[in-house]
Amino acid sequence: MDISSRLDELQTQLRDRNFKITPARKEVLAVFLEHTGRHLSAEDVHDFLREKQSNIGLATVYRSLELLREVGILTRLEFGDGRSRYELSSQDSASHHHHHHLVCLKCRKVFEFGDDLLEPLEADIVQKSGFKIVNHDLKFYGYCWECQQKP
Amino acid sequence: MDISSRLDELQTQLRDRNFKITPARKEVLAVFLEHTGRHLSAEDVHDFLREKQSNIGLATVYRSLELLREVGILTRLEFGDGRSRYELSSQDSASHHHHHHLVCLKCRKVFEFGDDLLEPLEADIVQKSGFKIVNHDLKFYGYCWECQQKP
DNA sequence: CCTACTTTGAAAAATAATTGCAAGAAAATT
DNA sequence: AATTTTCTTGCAATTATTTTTCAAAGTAGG
Repeated sequence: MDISSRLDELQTQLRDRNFKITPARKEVLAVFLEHTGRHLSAEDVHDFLREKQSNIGLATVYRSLELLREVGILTRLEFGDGRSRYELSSQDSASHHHHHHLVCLKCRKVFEFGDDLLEPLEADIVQKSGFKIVNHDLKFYGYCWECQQKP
Repeated sequence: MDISSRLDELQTQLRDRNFKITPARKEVLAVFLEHTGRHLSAEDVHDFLREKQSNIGLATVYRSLELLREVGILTRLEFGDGRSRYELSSQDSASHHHHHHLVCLKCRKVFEFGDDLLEPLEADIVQKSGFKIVNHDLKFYGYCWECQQKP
């Protein structure tokens, strides 16, 4: 998906909710579009912005990230390293094509893998518990190939 | 599983790793045994200890929790509410009988459900990526039955 | 352009977790 | 049993992350 259509999406989503479209919000989103596939913390985003001479404050980055998450453009991730990270939400939420994460306990790198196998499980849960599921989060912890080579 | 056998387990696990068995560590574990099924933060544990007149410092609680996690007695959980929580590890790690969590986005309560359906997925990942999996973490987010009744 | 409302930056505050260090306790050694 | 060594604890201070406050600036609709 290209940048301008994502910006259109942003525009629509924000207007629908009576939020303003501001340079800061656009620039934060742009950082993710320029680094697809990465899991960025607020600090990471702030650093990228400074590289681009954008003088956006860290507090605003935090606020923008939460807002972009609320409207569904970003997804928040917690890998247990003490800081929240964000990534672009999977574009095709309709098709339920999620991906999950493999977190290396040694080097803390995060790998991804696609998967559709959770749907039957969800159906089972709804039926048994009446819990209405809107999202899920699956992480595997272990050791990546590289770290397995070293002692 | 009863308390004394859990304490025995603690004793064994700690001694095997050259850690000392101390009152503080026993008491922290006891809190979990007295509140099975709950997901306690360091602060929660500290509060329970104070209720019991145990004068154990918060720093020690943090260190004990991490230690109990390292030896496998506790499991650390992250529900995205900003603080780490702990629970007793599922007793039968040999049988791979894990349970997962349903997090209500409205009342923030956490429900559990048992499951064995992730093993085939893990095997698949190992084969495809060479990633060595030692643990996983599956959470479903949504709305519990109670919160669905209210508007 | 004006007005009403929202957003921003900068600093301060809040929250969670970690660390340094002296004092205390446990196990190992005499 | 006393001594030595090593580990553990409590307290306070520190770090790290996120949130809040508030005056100033910006946004969108008339």
